[in-house]
Amino acid sequence: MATKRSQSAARKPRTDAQRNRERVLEAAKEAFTRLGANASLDDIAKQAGVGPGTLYRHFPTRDALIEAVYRAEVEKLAAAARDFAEVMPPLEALRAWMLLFVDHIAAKQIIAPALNTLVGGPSKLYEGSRGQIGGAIDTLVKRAIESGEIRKDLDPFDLLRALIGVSYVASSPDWQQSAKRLVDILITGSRPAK
Amino acid sequence: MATKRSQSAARKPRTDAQRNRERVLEAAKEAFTRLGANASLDDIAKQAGVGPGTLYRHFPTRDALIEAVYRAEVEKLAAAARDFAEVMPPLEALRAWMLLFVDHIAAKQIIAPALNTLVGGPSKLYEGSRGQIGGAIDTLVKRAIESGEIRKDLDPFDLLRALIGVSYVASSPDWQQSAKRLVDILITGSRPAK
DNA sequence: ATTCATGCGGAGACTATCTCCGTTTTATCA
DNA sequence: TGATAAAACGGAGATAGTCTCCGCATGAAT
Repeated sequence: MATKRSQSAARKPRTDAQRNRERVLEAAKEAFTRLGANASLDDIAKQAGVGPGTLYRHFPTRDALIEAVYRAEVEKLAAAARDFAEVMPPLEALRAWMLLFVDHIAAKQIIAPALNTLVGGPSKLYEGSRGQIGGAIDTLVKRAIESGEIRKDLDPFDLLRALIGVSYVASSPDWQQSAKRLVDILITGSRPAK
Repeated sequence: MATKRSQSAARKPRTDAQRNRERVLEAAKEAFTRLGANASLDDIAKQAGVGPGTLYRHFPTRDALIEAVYRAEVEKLAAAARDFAEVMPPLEALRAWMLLFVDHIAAKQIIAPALNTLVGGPSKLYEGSRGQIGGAIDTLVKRAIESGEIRKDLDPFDLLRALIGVSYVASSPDWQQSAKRLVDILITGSRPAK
């Protein structure tokens, strides 16, 4: 008896709760895509077919919801860095990754506040906890520094901050082309002095 | 009689209204500095010693208030560009101006949404109405292009967008140094290819 | 089938934005 | 100086969104 109780201490999550959580995430993704990061949370709950209390129970704050909605995209970007590092020369890997970042923002596959929650909050920056995206660019830049293609004193986080910054002004038809030109400027400006 | 009436068609603004408007602007500047761009407008009205209706009458939207509060700072930055252009070589003038921009943000003499209202809105970008700040960087970059110090294909607005972007992530103790390093990267990356 | 813990919905508390109307105040003129 | 008319006022309350909490419902485990 005692053995059985300790084995079943971790009770299986209820299937309705898991289903509701997924429905909220889907509704939120659609709402953020269409209306931006400030879409009404009550409206999202309605679209998901759940009550407001249910939404808040699963995601206590707007930031928590945003983070959850975009976690998969963040992981994709982080994984892409590893993939690029395996098949491309260091500088080209860094460039390709930064351009992929821009494409994700243009396609609204990720939005500025989702990046902010990962890297922009004062406590996170201050503590040096840089999350997966921070780790991704760190690795790519370090690799390019070692290959001699990027100046030794470049702080990868400076580049990341520039990228996240431009995601906040992603509000015009020509934004994507402008952001890609900026990636080129940043890469060129990060080369070693001759 | 008819002559006198046509001369007095434009009635002088009331002194109490002008005074109240100034009080709202002062209270708003202080609140935005202390609490950020989302400070409560009702609280700002209270601090100014006016009713909520009065605040909205003078400034119908939060953006309108922000624009009015920071108009003088925007004009200062625009004027600084002209001043720098008169006393410095083209590339150094551009660099100095971008660093001044960073200093203004660090000192909270201007805030991201104030810049957004001037240059970030889709209609404004789309229409090519670029405001005073846009004009300022336009002039500085064009001058540096003519002197051969900046690549001919650089769009000044790409640099401006990068600057405004980093103003959105101005939330950590080391932000200012990071932004200054970024200015260096942007300038270096904008040089002509050799 | 029963038990118990998890999870639910949504009314209503709370807060900020914003409107609007009766009242007050100021500029102008005679 | 007093009268007039327009400008400007204040703030109660309408509106909308965030968020809580409690009685009820549901699902996992036995």
